Amino acid sequence: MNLATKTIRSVDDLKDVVATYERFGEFALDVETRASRKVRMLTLPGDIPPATKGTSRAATRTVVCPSCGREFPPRHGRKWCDDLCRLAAEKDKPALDARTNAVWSISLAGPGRADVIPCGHPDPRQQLEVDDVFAALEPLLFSDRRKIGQNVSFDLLSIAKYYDGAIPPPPYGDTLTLIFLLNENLPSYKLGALSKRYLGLAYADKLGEHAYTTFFEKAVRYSLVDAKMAWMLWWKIHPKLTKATARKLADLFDLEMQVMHVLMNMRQAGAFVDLEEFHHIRPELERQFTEKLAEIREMVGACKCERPRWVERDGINLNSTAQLAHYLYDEAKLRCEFLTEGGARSTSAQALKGLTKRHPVPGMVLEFKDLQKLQSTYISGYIPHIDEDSRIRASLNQTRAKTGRLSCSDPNLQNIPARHKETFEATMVRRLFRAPPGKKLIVADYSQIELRILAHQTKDRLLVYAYTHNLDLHAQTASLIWRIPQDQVTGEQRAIAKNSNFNFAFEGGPGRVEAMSGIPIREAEEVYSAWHRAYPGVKKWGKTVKRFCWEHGYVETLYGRKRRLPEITSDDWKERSYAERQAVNHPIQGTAADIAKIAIVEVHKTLQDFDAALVLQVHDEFVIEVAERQVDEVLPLVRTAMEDIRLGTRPVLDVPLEVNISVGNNWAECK
DNA sequence: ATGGGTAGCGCG
DNA sequence: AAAGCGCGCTACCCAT
Repeated sequence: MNLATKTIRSVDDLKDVVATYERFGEFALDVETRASRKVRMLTLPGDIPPATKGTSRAATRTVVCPSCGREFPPRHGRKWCDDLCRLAAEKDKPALDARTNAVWSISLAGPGRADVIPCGHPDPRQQLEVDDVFAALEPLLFSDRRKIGQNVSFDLLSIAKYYDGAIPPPPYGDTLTLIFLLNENLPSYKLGALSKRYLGLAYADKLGEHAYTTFFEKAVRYSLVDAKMAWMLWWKIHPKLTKATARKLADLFDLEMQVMHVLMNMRQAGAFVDLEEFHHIRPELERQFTEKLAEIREMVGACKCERPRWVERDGINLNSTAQLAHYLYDEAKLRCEFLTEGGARSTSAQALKGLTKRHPVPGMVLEFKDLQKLQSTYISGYIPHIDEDSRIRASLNQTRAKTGRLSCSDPNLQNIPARHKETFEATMVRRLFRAPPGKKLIVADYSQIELRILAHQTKDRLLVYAYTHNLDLHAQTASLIWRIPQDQVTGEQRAIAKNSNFNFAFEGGPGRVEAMSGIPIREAEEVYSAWHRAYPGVKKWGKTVKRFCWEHGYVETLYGRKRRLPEITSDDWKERSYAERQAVNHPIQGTAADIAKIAIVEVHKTLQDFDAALVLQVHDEFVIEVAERQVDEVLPLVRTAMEDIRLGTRPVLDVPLEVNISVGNNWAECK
């Protein structure tokens, strides 16, 4: 395919372009952007020390921190005034922040042509003004024409700034999501790799973020090529979905595009947090774990290890598995019970826990690690992501998890501590995710969705029975394992049964239940066989799924989302077994993901009539921000949106979906 | 200095 | 015989 290309430099040319593309039902687009701000301001409002501009002689002895703007005494080799500012500089990528970046070029591609509109490249030659360009493009972008692009949500969000935050409306055609749906195992989803694979066109996409600083002609060509490639990819690949055999995939793709729209809105809104508390907790935790560290170092003392590098100065580094293992197993002569995958002596929490009875240090190390983890990952790690309006705008990614789940990054808000720790309140971070003034948080989560899907998929009589009769499945399991009436089940038995349900359902073995419940392996083995006697449909279904995968090379969810597993036929036992467990897992986890995606679209639609917005998605859980006065009205609508999920015209599962909903002022409160 | 691999760990 | 899957992030460590 050879496309006529043009560089647009005048208002007349721009008018021509708009008139031309208005004749098309769909077009591809790509924007090039640059950073328009420095890294995020890290200090609290009102906490910013006045940057004394050379008024005192101190100015000659201080340097300005590039992150926060504060002056600080220069220390050898230090660019930033403290760790937080260093983190901010490392994490923050202003050019890729669609909310603040500046567009300096936009390119379009359609049937037989491609055009590029430079509008802010530093080259001195004639260019249009970016505001004029977007004013002219408005009828095109805000029409029902399909907007196509590679990772087009980034482009659309970058564009939205120029329309007061209004996102160009659907329909969308994201080539990244399209290709991921058709093949989730590619080594790279960059445009260069995809065009080589699907179009046989090799082109260098190494320019990346440097496009802005490179020569005009090259930069413009680069900008143009991306739109062109996206257009060609779309036309090469999308027709595959229109075949009658691809009906399910076509529906899934439509769903993904609707989800993309929701995610763009969520990203714009962000999650409100208590910035002041973040800054309050950080030094407090730091104090606690440095204290603990000093205590431990006191006891560990200097070590006669042959690597003096880490002994001489500060004593043992507890974050180093090598040093910790050396101390525990060589110096303190403790018996090593666990090995790592790589064969090294393990210093995992599990291993340390087993040593606490014999030695005081492992327990202290555990406490130290808990505090340090909380501080580094969830406090210091999050602060550089907080915007000036006290909101965190993480990325929710649609093309990472091969089962179809969403993933979350920069920062990951899907792994915030939720469970209690013995020594301290680990849910403190959740408490920092708050409802802004005048609003409440609603948390709605599916109850045991994966086990319900298991019941549906396996058709196991007693699993289905438990859910259709709204029984306590874990108690039922305990009653079946130990052959006792349900009202005689102890709390401990129920806990073991619960672990069994989650483990054995996905090809888990007795070893895991042994580890989690702390019961002897012999007992765990008995529980294992009793569980499978109680629910014979599970193993039977597992065998069927594995055979299907072996014959077809893939497995799929109820909605037809495929997972290709070529290793299923491997001769290597380890590889093959892994693939088999993945095969059994995918129809469960993947179907849950499909349901969650349908739900997120429905919930988002529902909230449009209210002063409410989705804030977070954690797989089977939605966090929603809603005006206080509307809470009572919204609650039942959210429940219906989530519970009434259909496949075609019928409810998706043979068993009901159940949703728990709670309301509160912060996330920790809702449970 | 920067990148990849490993260990470890948070969540569902 | 032995067996959970799916993510992302921090820190360390060694190589380039």
